[in-house]
Amino acid sequence: MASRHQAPKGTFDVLPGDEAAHAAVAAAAAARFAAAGYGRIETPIFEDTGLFARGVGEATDIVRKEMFTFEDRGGRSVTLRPEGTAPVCRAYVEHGMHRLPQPVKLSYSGPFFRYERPQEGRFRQFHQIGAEAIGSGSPLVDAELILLLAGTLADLGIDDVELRLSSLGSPAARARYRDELREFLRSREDELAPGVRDRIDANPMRAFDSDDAATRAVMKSAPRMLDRLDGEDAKHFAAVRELLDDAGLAYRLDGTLVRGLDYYNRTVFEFTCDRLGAQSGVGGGGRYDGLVELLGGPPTPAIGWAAGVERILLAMGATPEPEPIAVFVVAAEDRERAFALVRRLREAGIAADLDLAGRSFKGQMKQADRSRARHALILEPGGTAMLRDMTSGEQREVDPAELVSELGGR
RNA sequence: GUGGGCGUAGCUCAGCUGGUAGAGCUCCUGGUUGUGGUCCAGGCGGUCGCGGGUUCGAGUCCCGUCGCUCACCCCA
Repeated sequence: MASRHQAPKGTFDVLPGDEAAHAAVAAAAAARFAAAGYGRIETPIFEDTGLFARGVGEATDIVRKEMFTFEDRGGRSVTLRPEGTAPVCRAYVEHGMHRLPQPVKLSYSGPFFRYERPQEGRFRQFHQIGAEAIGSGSPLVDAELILLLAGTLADLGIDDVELRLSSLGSPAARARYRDELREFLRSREDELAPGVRDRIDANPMRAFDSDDAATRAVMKSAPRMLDRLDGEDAKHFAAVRELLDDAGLAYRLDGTLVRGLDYYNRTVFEFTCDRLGAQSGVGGGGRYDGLVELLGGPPTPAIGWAAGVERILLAMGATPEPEPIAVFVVAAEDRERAFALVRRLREAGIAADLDLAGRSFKGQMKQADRSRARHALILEPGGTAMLRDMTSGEQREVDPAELVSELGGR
């Protein structure tokens, strides 16, 4: 092995061949964000550790074991951001955005960090796109955001995702329900699979996902969150569903849907794709009406989602190729002339390239081919030039001085 | 954090019961004294992940370690 250094565990380089695909995801999302009035926000890559401990929830796996946390030289504890919602809400509060017309609609894309064992579709540094609408409790916003993510995935040609939809109700109703579920599980404890039994306290919702036959039988009669929604919560959820139905977006009601962060209430959703291996979640989110207040702002309803760029890429399968260049200039001897010509072409906005490695004439033609140039321009000793179409092989004499207009430059 | 699989050339891999490193692709050059994609030839390229052990001798066996990978947990 020649190189002694390699990218840190769970990280990766996005090489030029893959960059076009990454850019396509960002561009598709950006177009949807712009069309829906979501302004782009950039927050720091790292934040005060306390922001995540409080905003994401002390009890979550993210905070308990997945944060990249370190001390800076001033003795402050900082953490590489594991998710985007808490930082965006921090910014909302810090800049007094509650004084702006509500809701404030924000979008972002960039790297995030979680200290986990990597596997397919899961990394320590990964990329997310996301959107948050802060300051409105209307079900219209819930529907708008869900459709925003659905539309982005559709634009990227992903058609085999499933939308799972649920409501957690109010924090109080959710807590009541979890207690009820725990009680139910304990009453049937001896019928449950060991793994499920061990998690009655930590994660009772997980019991719904078990593939153990006896456990599944028990869960058939387990209480359902969706049956426990009280008046306003039920009304809100019904309104969201109606809006999605009206938009023609299919979804599966799934009262067992769990999201990993503490702050969710009411609407939660997730897009999954079962071709992705164990990490089937492409993106998801939900309402978090208490978070802004928790972070020191006024009581403010809000909702948002995030989607993993690497998982979207997995779901996309075929990925976009980089743009080809217009012309590759080939010259056996007069490299300065070729360089000057390429310089003029580039100034005119035409993508042009030339050999920079001292290749033979044949080698330059090979390079022209590999560079996926549409044309090769072959400079001849007498000052004349041949323009060769690299697909058809046809070529004709051209005046190098006329090349800019010949190739449609500005 | 737990468990399985795997680390040989830039890439994909071969290397039988241990006998001092191979192929294909890529790259460069030439055949074609100025015309790419096919073909042919030559060339460049390897501390066999790392460390230790067994052995006359280790890519091959043993131990450790690091890394990658898949799964669990959980999640984007």
